[in-house]
Amino acid sequence: MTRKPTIRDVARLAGVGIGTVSRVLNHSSQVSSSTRERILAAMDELGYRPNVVARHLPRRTTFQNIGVLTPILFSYYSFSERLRGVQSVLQSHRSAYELMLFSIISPARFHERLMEIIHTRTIDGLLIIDLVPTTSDIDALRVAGLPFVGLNHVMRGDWPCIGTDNIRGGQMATRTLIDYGHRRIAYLGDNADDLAGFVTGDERLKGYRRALEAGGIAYNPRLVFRGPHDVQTARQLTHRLLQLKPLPTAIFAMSDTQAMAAIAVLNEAGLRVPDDISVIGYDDLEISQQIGLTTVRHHLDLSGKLGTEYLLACIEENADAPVPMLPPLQVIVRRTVGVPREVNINA
Amino acid sequence: MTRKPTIRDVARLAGVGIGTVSRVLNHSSQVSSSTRERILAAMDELGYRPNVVARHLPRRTTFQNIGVLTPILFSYYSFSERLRGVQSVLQSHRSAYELMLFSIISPARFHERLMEIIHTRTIDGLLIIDLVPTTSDIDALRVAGLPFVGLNHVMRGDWPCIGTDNIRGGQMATRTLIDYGHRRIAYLGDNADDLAGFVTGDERLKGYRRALEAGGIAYNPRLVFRGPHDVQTARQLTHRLLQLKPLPTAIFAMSDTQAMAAIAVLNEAGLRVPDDISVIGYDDLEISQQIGLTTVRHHLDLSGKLGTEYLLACIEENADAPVPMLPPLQVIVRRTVGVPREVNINA
DNA sequence: CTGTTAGCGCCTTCAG
DNA sequence: CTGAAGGCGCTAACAG
Repeated sequence: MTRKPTIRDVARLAGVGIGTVSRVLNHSSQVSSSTRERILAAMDELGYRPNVVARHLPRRTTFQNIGVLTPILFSYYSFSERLRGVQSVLQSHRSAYELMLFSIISPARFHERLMEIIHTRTIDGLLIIDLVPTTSDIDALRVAGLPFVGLNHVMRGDWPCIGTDNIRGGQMATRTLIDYGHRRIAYLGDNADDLAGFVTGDERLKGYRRALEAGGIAYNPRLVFRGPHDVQTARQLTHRLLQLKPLPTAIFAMSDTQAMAAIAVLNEAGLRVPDDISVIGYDDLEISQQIGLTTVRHHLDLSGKLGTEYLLACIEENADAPVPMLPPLQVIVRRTVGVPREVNINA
Repeated sequence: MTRKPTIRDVARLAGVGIGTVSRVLNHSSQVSSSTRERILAAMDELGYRPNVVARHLPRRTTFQNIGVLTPILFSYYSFSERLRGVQSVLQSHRSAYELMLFSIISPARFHERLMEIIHTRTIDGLLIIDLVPTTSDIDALRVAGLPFVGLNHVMRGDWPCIGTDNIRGGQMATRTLIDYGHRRIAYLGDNADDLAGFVTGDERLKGYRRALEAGGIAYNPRLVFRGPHDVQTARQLTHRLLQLKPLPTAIFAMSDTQAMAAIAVLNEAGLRVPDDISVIGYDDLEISQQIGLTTVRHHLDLSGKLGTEYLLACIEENADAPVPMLPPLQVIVRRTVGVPREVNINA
C-alpha cells in the first residue's frame, strides 16, 4: 500500500469506525481519551494527513481566500503601498482570510483572466484594482455569485466600487504648476496604446488638458511624453524631453516613480529642480516625503484598507454595504516645484 | 428549489445522464452536438456553475497555487521588487500557478502560521522569504510532502534554500566607508528584540562589527541605532543620532528605505550628504539608482526569479533540482558616500 | 461515547 | 455516443 493513507486506513488500524476518527480530526470532545490516543497513534504510524479538499466538500465551507486582481507591473511601488493596506485589514479581521494575488500583464487578456479566476479559483471575494470590468464581466461575476469591489477611476455605477478621480487629480497637479506661473508644462505618462484598459494615464492626461484650458494655455501634443510604465522608459522619455527648445519649465509626471526618474535625468543633465525646472508627481509614496517630491496624494494605503473592508462587508453581510469614500485628493507641496525660470541648455 | 443547481439538476432538465453533462463540462468530443446544445441550454436556464471544490476530489488534482511566506511589513519596497521577480516567472511558466501571499507580523507566530498553511491551504509549493524554518518546521513540511524553498540568510543546509550572505554584505558596506577614511560610523537597523527570528538586521550588524574590527576600529554600541523597520522609526533614530557629539561621519543603514529616511532627516537638519556626512544603504532598490544612493546590491528581482524557478523545479521534477546561486553581492557606488569631514552642529 | 449510513458534487469506468 | 454505477475522502446525522 503505497498510496496516501485515508481516514479509513486510520480507522482500520485503530480498530474504530471512521466516524470516530473524523471526530478526533475535528477536535470533538465526544471521544474518550483512550481511543483518542489510539487513533492519534495510528495516524502517526501511517503518516496520515487529512485531505484538505475532501474536508470542504461535505462541510460546504469555502477556503476563506480573497483575491486581488491588478496590473502588478504597472507601477509596483504604489501597488505595494496599497497592498499593505489590504494586508493590514486581512490580518486584523476576525475571520482570517488569506490573499491570492492575480496579476495581468496585458489588459487584452483581462476578461479571459477574470473568467478563469471566477471558474477555477476558490475565493470568496475579489478586489479589482486599476481595472474596470465591462458589463459582461460584471454579469459573470454576479452570476457566479462572487462578491467583488473595484478600486479605480470609476466614480459611481451600478456596481460596487471605490472611485478616485484621476481627472481631477491631474487637473490639480497641473493647476498647481500653473499657479506657480508655469505655462510650458510637459506631461510624462504611460502609454495608452499598449495599455488600453488601464485608463489611469489617460484620465490624468485629461485632467492636465483641462487645467491648461482653464488657464488659457494651448494644448501642445509635443509636450506629451508617453511610454510603458517603467523606470527605464521614464528616463528615456525625459532625455527626449530635454531635446525640446525651449525647454518646458515644468513637468507633470503621472506617477511618483516616473517623477523621480525624471528628476534623476534632469539632475544628471545639470538641471536643478526646482530652480531650473519644476516637477510634480502623483501617488505620494512614502518615499516621496523623504525626497521632498511635490505630488498628489490619493491615499494608497487607506484605499487598500477601505477597499478590503468594503469587500469583506459585501461578503459577510451579503447586503449592500455602504460604499466607503476616500478622502479628497490633495496636492502635497514639498520641494520640487518653484517659480518658472527660462533656461536653455540647448543654446 | 432555491439551492444551487448541481450536475444532477442539469441532467434531469436536459433529459440525459449526469455522465453526459460531465462530458460537456470537460469538453469531451464524445458528445453529439445536438445533446450538447440541449445540455448547454439547461445549464444556462438553471444558471448552473460547476462546484470547483467537487471537481478536484475525484480528479485528484491540485489547485495549482504556490505560496509565498514572508514578513511583509518588514520592508515592503524590497519585498515588492522581489515579488516582481516571483510573478514574472509564474506568469511565463507553462503551467499557470497562481500566487498566495502569506504574511506574518510576529515571528513568534511563524511556526503556528506555517502549520496552519500546511494543513488548511491548497498550495503545491511554498517559498519562504527572510524567515528560517526550524528543524521541526522542516520536518512538518516534509511529512506533509509540501515542496518548499527558502530565500534567506542561510547559506547551506540539508534543506533547499538560496542563501544570501548578509554578514558579508554588512561587512562590504562598512568596509566601503572605512576605505573612504571613516572611523566613526553609525549603524541604523531594525530591532532585534521585537523581531527575533528575522535575523537579517543582526547579520548585517555582525558584518558591520567585523569590518570595524578588521579596520582596527573599536566597536561602540552608542553608535548603533535600532528600532522597528519603518520610515517613521528610522527618522526618529536619525534624530537621536544627531544628538551625538561628535557626530558620526558616516551611517550604514541596513536597508535603502532607512537610508533614505536618514538622508531626509540629515538634510532637514542642514547637513549635506555626502559633504557633511556619508550614508550607505542596503538593497539597491530601483529607486536608489534614481536618487544616487550608494548601497549594496543583493539582486532582489533576480532572487525572486531564481527562488520561484527553483521551487517549480522541485515541484515538477520532484527530484533534487540543482540549487541556483545568486550572483555575488556588490557595492554600488553612487553619490552618498564621500571622504569624512568633521562637522559639529552641536557646538 | 461510538459505529453505521448517507451523502457532498463531480469524474470515470463500464456496459450498452 | 450515452446511462448507470461506483467511487474520491470526509462530515454529519442517526441509532445505539
